[in-house]
Amino acid sequence: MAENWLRLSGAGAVEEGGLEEPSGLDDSLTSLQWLQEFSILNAKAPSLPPGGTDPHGYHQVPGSAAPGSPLAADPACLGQPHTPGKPTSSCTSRSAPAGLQAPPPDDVDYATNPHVKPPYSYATLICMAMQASKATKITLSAIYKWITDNFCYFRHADPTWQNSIRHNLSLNKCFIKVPREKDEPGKGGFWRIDPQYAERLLSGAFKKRRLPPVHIHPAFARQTPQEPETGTWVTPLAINPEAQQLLREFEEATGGETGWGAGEVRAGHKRKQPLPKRVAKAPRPSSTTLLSQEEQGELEPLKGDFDWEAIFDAGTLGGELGTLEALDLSPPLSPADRSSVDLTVHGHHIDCPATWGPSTEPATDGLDFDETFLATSFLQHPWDESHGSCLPPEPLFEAGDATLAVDLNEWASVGAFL
DNA sequence: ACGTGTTTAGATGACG
DNA sequence: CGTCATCTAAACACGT
Repeated sequence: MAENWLRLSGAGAVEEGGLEEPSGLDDSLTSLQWLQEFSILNAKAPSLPPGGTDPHGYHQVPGSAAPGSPLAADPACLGQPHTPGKPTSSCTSRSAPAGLQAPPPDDVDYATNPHVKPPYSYATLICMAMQASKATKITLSAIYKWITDNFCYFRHADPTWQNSIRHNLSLNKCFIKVPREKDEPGKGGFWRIDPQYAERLLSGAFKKRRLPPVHIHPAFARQTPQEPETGTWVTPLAINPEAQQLLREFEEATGGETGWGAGEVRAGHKRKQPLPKRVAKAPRPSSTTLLSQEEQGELEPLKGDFDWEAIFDAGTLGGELGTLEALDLSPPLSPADRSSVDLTVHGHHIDCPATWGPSTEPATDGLDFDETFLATSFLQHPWDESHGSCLPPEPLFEAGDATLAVDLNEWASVGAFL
């Protein structure tokens, strides 16, 4: 099985990586494809067509027009508007009785399918973006970028989701704002994950989150998620149960806006006296041009560098936050330092992001990294194909750089929480 | 003006 | 049914 995943996750992202990813692992580690293909609720029998992935691990529809032609399969791209994030969409995600929800598509390619709302909470998405970021901290715009790049749904969605992202960042204790240096130009600060909460997660302090429903956009619901015969977008999905389980666990661990602690704060403070609904404002156009060079860099492919495990080091797992705390309190490492922080997990070399702290131990104990790694594998840059599909607003990365792949390690570690 | 960040509030669904 | 988790909406302050 594991092999499957590995294979599944494929070599993707890493290819150009140049990073130190170890061969075997890297390949398997960065496949967002995995994510894309991941169908939470129903994983049919694993049927990832062998041809499903290109040699690089990217989604590739076998013999088809490229994953890049998702337009064909993307009504949104065809002019069929859809406003995810709007009440309607929200209905799709929450209002629809579970039992009535359209069955989750077997093969949903979130990177190219604009109709299916990713089954991840915003907090999770943020985490993903953070992990995907090569840097240890990430800007809001980079988060937006990553999300839109990796989830077609949000590219077409009403920009209000960005408000939700901000809301999550502010409210969710697990996200820490890192002020921008004085000499650092740009708006806003940076965000990172608070290891403290990670630690709590590790200790199981938080409740598990309910299983995320698969959100299907109404428009899409009417149509079948199945890809057109043209086979334009990919398919396959079907990830084996274990993989799903891992992803699910990750979700649980990452929880949602309150999941990581905010809940403690918010509990009971809601529903006060009703206020007159404010007049709805016309949503502002989202700024998709959000990234500055600096930010783009942040989102650099995750290729193998970040490892939560490292962050939440073994010791942390035990409840000690040693390194984490240090991390939290200490200034970010210089790039140089950063580069010097390396980890090796299961024989695979991993870079440890600076701000995450210099964990030096291969935190493997207690966790099944192989699995977790695999679990994270789905975070691969969707876009390869993206360029065709729902297509990203604009290429922020160069072709070679386009891989917004998330390092499996990152995800792995996330999954490891649980 | 716009992006960012914070905060408040309401709604909905799942769970115990 | 109460609580919790999550999402959505919006007001507002502040910085660029």
